Amino acid sequence: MTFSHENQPVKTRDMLIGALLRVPAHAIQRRIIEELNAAGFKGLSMPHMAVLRFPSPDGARPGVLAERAGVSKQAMNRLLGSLEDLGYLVRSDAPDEGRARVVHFTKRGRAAYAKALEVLRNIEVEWRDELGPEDFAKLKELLFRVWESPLVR
Amino acid sequence: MTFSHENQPVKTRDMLIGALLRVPAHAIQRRIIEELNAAGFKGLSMPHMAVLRFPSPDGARPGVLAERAGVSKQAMNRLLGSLEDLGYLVRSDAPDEGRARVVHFTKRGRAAYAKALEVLRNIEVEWRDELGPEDFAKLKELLFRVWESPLVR
DNA sequence: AGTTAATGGTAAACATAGTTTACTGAGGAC
DNA sequence: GTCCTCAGTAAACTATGTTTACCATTAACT
Repeated sequence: MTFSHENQPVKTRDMLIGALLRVPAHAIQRRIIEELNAAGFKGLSMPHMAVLRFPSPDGARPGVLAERAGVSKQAMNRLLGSLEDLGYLVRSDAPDEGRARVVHFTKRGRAAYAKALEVLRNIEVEWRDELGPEDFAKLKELLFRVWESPLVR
Repeated sequence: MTFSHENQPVKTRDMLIGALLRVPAHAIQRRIIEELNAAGFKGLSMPHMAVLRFPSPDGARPGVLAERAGVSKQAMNRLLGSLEDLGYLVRSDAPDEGRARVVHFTKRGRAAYAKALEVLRNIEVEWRDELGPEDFAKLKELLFRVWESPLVR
């Protein structure tokens, strides 16, 4: 099977795993943002997705979120400040440790996160329709095995 | 099969396709940058990957690269300027059309791109070893079917 | 030809995002 | 107590990206 890209026929063997993962991953991100904005969750943009993603940031420490996202604590803090200004979350002092802070969703933030999950589930339905149930399940299983492995650490 | 994430056991069914694609895609990007820098291709960072990726930018117009990457022509032009300063490519006037420009790799740029492909192929070998040849081929085939489909357009 | 409109690329102003460096305050080791 | 580490923050700086505006070339139309 081939498809045409700028007049160069491209076959499966030419595609490397990098592009095969990157393109759909980005498409999904963009679509989530789009649909969130369309659903009235204004102000959310790509960088915010470093917070609003799996696993839920609710109850987490800023530093942990920074590490997960692969950015500095300062950068994450500004992102959190932006999301706080937009009304999606609040940072409060951790109950157990005086120097620590904890992130919690506001009602609006929880609703936005739920909407993002809903969009993702819709995307999964579309993929299942396209690939067929068995192949879609197989795809997720294979990706999960990669996730579990030391490959992505 | 489960794994532990911040003391919460997580099963396959909990993982949505967004995270399953995003995490390895990012890991691959970061590793390519790391290994390029380690191999002496200094100055390359994440944003540059919007140019140094499949398909090769060699011979392409700046505007086309901008559209591929999903950024404005101006943003792409600055990225290209940065890569030109670093010695990886040159922009010259298109031979056929006076207003147009064309991007071409320098020798160093071509070497960097080749190195990136080499890293990707090494990653594929690792994944093949982890999943087994059949399952790895199956994974690529499924991702390619997604790529071909209207899902990611 | 001459005028107008569309296109590829560029420049400048502005806003956002990220890193590095440096600081504050709490916790723990001794 | 003192020393050291750790979580978070702040400020300066860099870069990245968008919007707005412009130039030059090409195409379209009369």
